[in-house]
Amino acid sequence: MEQFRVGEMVVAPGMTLLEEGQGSAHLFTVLSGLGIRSTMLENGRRQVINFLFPGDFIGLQAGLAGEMRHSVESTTSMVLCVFNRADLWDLFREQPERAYDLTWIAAVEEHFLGETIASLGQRDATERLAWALLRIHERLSAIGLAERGRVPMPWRQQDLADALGLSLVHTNKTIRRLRETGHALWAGGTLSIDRERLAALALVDPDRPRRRPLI
Amino acid sequence: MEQFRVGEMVVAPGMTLLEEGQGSAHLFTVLSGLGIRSTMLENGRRQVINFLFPGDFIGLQAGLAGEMRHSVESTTSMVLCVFNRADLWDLFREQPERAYDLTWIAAVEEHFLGETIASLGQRDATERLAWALLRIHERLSAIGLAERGRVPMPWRQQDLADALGLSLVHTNKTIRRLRETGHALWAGGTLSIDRERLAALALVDPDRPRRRPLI
DNA sequence: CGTCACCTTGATTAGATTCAATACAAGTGG
DNA sequence: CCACTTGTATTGAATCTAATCAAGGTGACG
Repeated sequence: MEQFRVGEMVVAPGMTLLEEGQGSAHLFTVLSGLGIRSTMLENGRRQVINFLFPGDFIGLQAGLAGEMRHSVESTTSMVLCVFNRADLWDLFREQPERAYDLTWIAAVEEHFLGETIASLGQRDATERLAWALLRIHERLSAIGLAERGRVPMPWRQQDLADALGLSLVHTNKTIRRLRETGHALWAGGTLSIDRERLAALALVDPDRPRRRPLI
Repeated sequence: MEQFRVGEMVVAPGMTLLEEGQGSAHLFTVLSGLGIRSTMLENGRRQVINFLFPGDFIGLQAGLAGEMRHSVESTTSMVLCVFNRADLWDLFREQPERAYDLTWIAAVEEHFLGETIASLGQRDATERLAWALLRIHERLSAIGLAERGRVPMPWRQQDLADALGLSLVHTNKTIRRLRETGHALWAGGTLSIDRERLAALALVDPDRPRRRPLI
């Protein structure tokens, strides 16, 4: 992968890396830090499409040559590995294994978006929150960011609300209930969960691990 | 692509091509006909992830080697081109252009799922229906299935409802309103729309054409 | 002519939004 | 060092959208 790497990029929290509607000559992978990928509707409402974790690939969704249809912003400070979009074709010709991995990543991403669609379409507020917190916790645990069951949770309630299609107020009240019932404790930028019970609430099979490839 | 083609498959309407939870040794492209890709939640509710049109690629989302996490069924009779999943690696090694196209397709798919997420999260029932009907109409028009503005629309209201996260009843009432206001006429398996006004209702920019690649 | 699949419609209820305040902590400038 | 702004979290009350419940209606088909 080395020869396609343009460089490394360090960004401060709260920065916009990619702007909806802009073209971008670069692709990125997240080396560290957490972020958000989102779009705006014409009416100004924001939808968070997914949260970004170390290992995620950014920019492919624009179409392999196209213009961004979503924004990417950093939540914490992030370190990104930068690739040249124009070199992608060379990658496919010269390193089929890497190209294969890339496609794998896109396919897995697509699968996860499908799960998100199922959540937004079929789960109620409590189930959605349970599902999201579980998912985030598992993802962060998988990359080794858990300490005694507690993972960093730097996003705002508003971000969760925008990701799940709920209002901020309702999100807040639902989180409170999850806290009171001991399903999930999210405070001070940190999250810990009662995995079994949260999975039951979220209508998720807790035994099926969600593997993720790395590039 | 010829050398990777295993064969052609013709299926009757209403058949299940791929079952959630089953492994599949094959990948498909839709040559003709329309279908549905969906999942079930643990509580038995169905989510339609997307509708399938000629040109769509099926099976990549399972992960390049994995087990199906969704079902695929035919709505009309369909003709599919069948590929061997095991040959995929050869494709990447021997035909980088084709591999590139494949990745492109996955990326575009992913982009469209992102749009769906935005709809489920941020649009109300009327907007969602408008958006869905517009999208279906444009897609079918793009592949030349429109006749004097009318396209085939073989899905049931229940399918639309499951795709948009709405109840059948509410979907029905909303469609009626769209019909009464002249935004969209869907009857007898055929759909015609007032494109401009429907796009306005759907909060979509009507001038941005949605290109799709073909393999 | 009865059954089945799908569409349609009215009445009622529940879940989520919106509105409106309050609380609290971290900065910032005078 | 304190008043003041700013961003985020919290909570109660009022309202509304969409779900659920419960019947019909229609057309195809054996």
